[in-house]
Amino acid sequence: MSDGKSSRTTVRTITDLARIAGVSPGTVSRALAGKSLVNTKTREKIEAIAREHGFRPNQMASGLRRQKTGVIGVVIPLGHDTRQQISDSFFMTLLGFLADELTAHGYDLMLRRVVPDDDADWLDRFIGSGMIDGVIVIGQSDQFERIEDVADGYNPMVVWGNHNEGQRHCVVGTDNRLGGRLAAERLIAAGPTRLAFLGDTGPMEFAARYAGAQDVAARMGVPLVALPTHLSPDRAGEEIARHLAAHAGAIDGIFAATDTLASLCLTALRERGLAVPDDVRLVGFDDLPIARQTVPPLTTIRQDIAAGARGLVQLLLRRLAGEETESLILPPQLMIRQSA
Amino acid sequence: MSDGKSSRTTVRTITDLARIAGVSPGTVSRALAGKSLVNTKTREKIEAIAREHGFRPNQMASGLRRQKTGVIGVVIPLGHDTRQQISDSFFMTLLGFLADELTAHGYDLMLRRVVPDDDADWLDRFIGSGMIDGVIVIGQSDQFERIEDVADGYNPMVVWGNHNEGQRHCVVGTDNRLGGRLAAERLIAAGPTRLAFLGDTGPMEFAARYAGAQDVAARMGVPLVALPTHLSPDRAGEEIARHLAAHAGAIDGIFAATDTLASLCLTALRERGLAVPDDVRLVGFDDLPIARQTVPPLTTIRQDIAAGARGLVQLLLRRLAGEETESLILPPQLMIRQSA
DNA sequence: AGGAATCTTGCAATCGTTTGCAAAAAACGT
DNA sequence: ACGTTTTTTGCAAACGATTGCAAGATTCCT
Repeated sequence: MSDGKSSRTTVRTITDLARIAGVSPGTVSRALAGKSLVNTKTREKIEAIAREHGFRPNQMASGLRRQKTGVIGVVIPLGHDTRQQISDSFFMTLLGFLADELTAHGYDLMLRRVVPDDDADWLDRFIGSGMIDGVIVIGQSDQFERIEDVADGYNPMVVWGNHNEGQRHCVVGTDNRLGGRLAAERLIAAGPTRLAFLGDTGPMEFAARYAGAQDVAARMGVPLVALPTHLSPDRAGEEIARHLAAHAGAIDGIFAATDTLASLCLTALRERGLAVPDDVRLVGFDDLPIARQTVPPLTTIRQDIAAGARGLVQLLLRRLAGEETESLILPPQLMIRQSA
Repeated sequence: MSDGKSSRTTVRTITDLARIAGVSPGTVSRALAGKSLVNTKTREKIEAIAREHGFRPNQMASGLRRQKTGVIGVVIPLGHDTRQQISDSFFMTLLGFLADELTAHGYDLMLRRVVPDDDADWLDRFIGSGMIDGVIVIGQSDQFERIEDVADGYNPMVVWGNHNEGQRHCVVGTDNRLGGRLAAERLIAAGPTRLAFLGDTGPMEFAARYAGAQDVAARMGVPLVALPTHLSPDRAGEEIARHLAAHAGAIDGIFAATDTLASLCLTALRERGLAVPDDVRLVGFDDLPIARQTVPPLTTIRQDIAAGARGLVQLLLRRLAGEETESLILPPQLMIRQSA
């Protein structure tokens, strides 16, 4: 019969198809939408023609009319360290899971990376574009307030990040403070008496991890210094080396804000001739695949990224349905390997 | 004056705005589009009102009318190893660069992950949706033919992958065969006399890498065996261990299809008590960030991912402008570190 | 001052689907 | 065979922006 390419008459619109089938456009629309209001026989005929000509209804037109697009926006604000984050292993992994999860629910994913400093209303712009039904913000970065503002007037938004007392936007994220506590406890239990936190304490997730570690350090009477670094591997590498040089011998336990930093730190320690875990103990955060492959393998605080993605999508769907939702705080988990 | 929130009258449409400004919708449209046809004074007034009410024209409606969406589709076909690729470090890094590059040119990015086995016309569906102006396919996977078919009738498409003699679709990618040669040459020059290729030889990129290595091995009279593995770290780890056990002592040079595999291989070698590079030499492929952090750091074949992303976008833009374009083959580069 | 040339604007059709409403057709009951 | 229900269909008005065309305002020139 049809070889799938016999489109002698190009059929681009529902109207073209209607003409061929000898019915009205309305009927075609209903048939293709699978609504029950159309006679089975007619529907089959229409479907056959559609298949033969490889016709698909225009999503733009449909979206315009129905006032919904079937697209979820995913936006990554690059506040602190402009360049780094988009290729950051953690965000990318989360993005992968999000893509899967959204697809599974019939949504498309529109990805946007923005630099809030250059573009103050990055979020309103995305939302107001009319292209997306809802938005997932990956990382609060330094945009907490802006997100809060938007949340007041726009419901279908869920944010990956840290939960703060009394905040108004719906967030999904790991309990970073608890994670920080677990890390510090693990370190201290193993002996170290002079701790350091490695990483930027600006972004709230990291600040919370640091605060968690401080909770424990203070309780146990162990000093904890913060060693600020950028997050991008290129710059962080030497920053870490410099920190290590500056505190030579004065630190025997390090809690790195991410596994990426931990891995760099491992390299830097090796270069200084310090053995892990014997001379210095090290705990990471995230439990990225890389954590299992370092030498020695990293003891780290695991974030369940897949669960996070599922949570984000599920909450967003419920919000799209008009529901109000609570935030979702995921428990971190201490993964004991060999670095601490 | 306006605090940016005083939207007493909600202005969602260009018509609302027109009413407030006391002009016709057409004029508003022209003013906002920055067309020269509107009086400066009127334009400024309109812009002011728009700003005050945070108005943005609906992209769907605009897209429908103008027959272009400002969105580029990026699709990742998961042919071989369904689960793995979306979170694969290489693809994700490429995706990050693509997002940057597209944004820089004013386009949005719509991401779709598809499983061709479940959905034969994944590509036509995406293209036919009317949501995207053009498409970038990341990886040919096992869909070479389907892509060729589509390329005949659809111009604004560029593919990341391997270039095959006489193919009809426009592709951007590294010269994998040359990369394979470089790897094998490096290995052989250092002494090894019994080589292995580690990785799946099914996907064409990998097949080409293997073929390149074979070119050299054959020329030099050195044996080269293929050790097939899956690409996902979870499965590959033990597969590699098994291969190593099976060929104990019979291999002294390994060319891994990707850095990820190389890194796993490093771990497996260590577990068997084999020293790199003394007992076994190892070369990877990609030059992912991880390559610099393994112990020892990986000698590898570098793909310039940023240049790839730039190339993909540039070619696509030219195709969108109606031009026909040639494929772009990027040169791989041998990065000498310590594993070989 | 009168007419030509140039700017600005409004009108209304259009992009391709969806959907409320009402007409037409079919099925049913007595 | 005729009046009622119930199914199927077509009509036409949206959705919100863009744009060719022509009319209305200005400006400019002699």
